Amino acid sequence: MPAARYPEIADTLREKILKGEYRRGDRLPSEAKLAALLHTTTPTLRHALHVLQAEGLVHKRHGSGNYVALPLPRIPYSSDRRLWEEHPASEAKLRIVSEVNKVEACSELASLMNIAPGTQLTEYRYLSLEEKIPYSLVRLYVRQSMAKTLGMVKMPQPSPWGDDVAQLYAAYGFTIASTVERVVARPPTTEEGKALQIHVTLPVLAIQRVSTNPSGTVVEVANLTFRGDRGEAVYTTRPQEVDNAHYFIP
Amino acid sequence: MPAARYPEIADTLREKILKGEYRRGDRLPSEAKLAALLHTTTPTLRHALHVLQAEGLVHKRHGSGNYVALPLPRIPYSSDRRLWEEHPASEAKLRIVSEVNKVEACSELASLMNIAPGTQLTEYRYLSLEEKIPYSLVRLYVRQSMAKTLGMVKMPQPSPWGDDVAQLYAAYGFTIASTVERVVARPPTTEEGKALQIHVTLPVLAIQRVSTNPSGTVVEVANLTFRGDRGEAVYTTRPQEVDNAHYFIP
DNA sequence: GAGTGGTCTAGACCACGAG
DNA sequence: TCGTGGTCTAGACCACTCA
Repeated sequence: MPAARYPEIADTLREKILKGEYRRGDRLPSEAKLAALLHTTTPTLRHALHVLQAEGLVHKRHGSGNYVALPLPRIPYSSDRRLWEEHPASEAKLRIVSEVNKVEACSELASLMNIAPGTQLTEYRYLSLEEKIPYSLVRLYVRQSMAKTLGMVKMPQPSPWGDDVAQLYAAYGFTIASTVERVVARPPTTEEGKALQIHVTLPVLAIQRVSTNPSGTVVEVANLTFRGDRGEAVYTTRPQEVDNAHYFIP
Repeated sequence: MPAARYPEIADTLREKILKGEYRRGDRLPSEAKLAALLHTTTPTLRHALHVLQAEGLVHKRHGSGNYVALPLPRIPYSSDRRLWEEHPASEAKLRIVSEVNKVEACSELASLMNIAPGTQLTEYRYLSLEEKIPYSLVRLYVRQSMAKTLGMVKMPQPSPWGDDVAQLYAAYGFTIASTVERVVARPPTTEEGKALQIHVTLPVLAIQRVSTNPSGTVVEVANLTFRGDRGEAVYTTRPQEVDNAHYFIP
């Protein structure tokens, strides 16, 4: 095959950006001009731009241009609320668009919550943006009975991760015994891609959070989706949970 | 622009695979033939195949063909060893290739471990494969003094995640006070791409695990990298860590 | 309406895998 | 040695953005 040129083209552009030749917020030359400049054609150049986009160095705007977006710091997510509060600065810039819907449980949700498919659920939906660039899409599902108890409350300080709702549980006497989070890296669904403004080939960090009450009933399922270039999940583990007893010591 | 055809082409192929028209392990027709069959051209067909690859439905082998690889179950990673042991079946199939090297600390490692860049470290490297398909690449770094104490021990039951080494610490009296894990979704580096046999545009789940002893010294840094279609990280959180006291209750 | 990015077609050449 | 996938060039058309 022809030697792959897009990596070196990506390297060239990356260097120019990091050197400051193109600066944060600048619009890059059009793809046609850049391609001519670097002695290649648009598909190849686009391949290189794609790599830089995944790194968070380039932000594409259809019809407008490609912009330098020096890698913004990742905004950490943590289910440990105290950790989150150590980063108020990053949170302050986030604009949150929220929405409440009634939806029918899909088969996956139904099996997780141990209910019949099609059962009506209340969906809380949060889209967080930083300076017009989407950061996360959060969808949170609870039983309608619980949603009615909670009411459709406007939170004084909505969280980009929907844990304002989770915190309400305790206040209303719904205690949560355990929370299990499954974290994967995958391409976005069509819906997620549109909301987060990313292409199918860019990764998202997806967390499925399942909260259970002391009697073993699932009270909440949350799907948290982060743009791969902006999101990060942080977990701290306690050493006393580790069991070494049965290890072979040579 | 021309209406995007690759999504529907991907849908068509996905349906055929899930219906069983192409079965697990089967080789798909060559890209040229498939393109003709679906009335498109190779670049477009390849775009569709790429989507299916990210979903774990297709496994590409350069020079050989595209193979149906019905989505294998994700193998969960957890820093909680007990959780890991509940999935011995998935672990049993894994073949682990390990390696021990001496390396110089890069600037990132140096700042994490609070040592001078270039300091010699011992690198434990693990590549896990399931039936020739790579699953994870783990690189684990400890100070040489510690490595000498531990010795270059062949573990009776090596873990695909390098925590066999971590467990040795306790046995030798190195206690670990806390472990912080940062999880991101990103494209692979060139090195990771080769080891995991994936293209730059496919996502990996990357975990950086930093373990600290009671006096605050970082004793281990581990980089865990999973193929996006195979890896999964699971965390369970304890409710008592959550602090609700200062919440506003409307 | 002019310019920009997103996608598609068509054809070529080369690297890898398997017999 | 042959078939396969991986990459590149060249040119076209359409959708989006913004003045």
